[in-house]
Amino acid sequence: MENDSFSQRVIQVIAAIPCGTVATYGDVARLAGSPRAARQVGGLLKRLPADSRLPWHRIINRHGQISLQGDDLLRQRDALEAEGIEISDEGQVDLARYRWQW
DNA sequence: AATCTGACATATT
DNA sequence: CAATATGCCAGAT
Repeated sequence: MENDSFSQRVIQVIAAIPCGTVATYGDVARLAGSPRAARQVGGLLKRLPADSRLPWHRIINRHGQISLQGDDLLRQRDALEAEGIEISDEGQVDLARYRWQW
């Protein structure tokens, strides 16, 4: 299935994102060793098992916005706010402030 | 093996 | 500043 090294690395990276911070798809892809595989990160998360216990909600796009829609969007937003991350009325996160630094 | 798809990013218009 | 086009790379069919 998706037991490839790429998938594993992406999972490791996401698992390492600290509570209260966020990272962009591009960040995760870069840290996973494939700087241009940002789309794959989303592709993986989408088909991730519901019980993976991965902080997938800390992954947003480079505009600081959640790329999901509908129900999932609301859930991710709530999860982020629950960690103390503020989101503007337009659904934007202040990346300069919450982006994971390493 | 070939083609299509997409929870993105960057450059260009 | 917003909209569009193109590149990207791993999965799915």
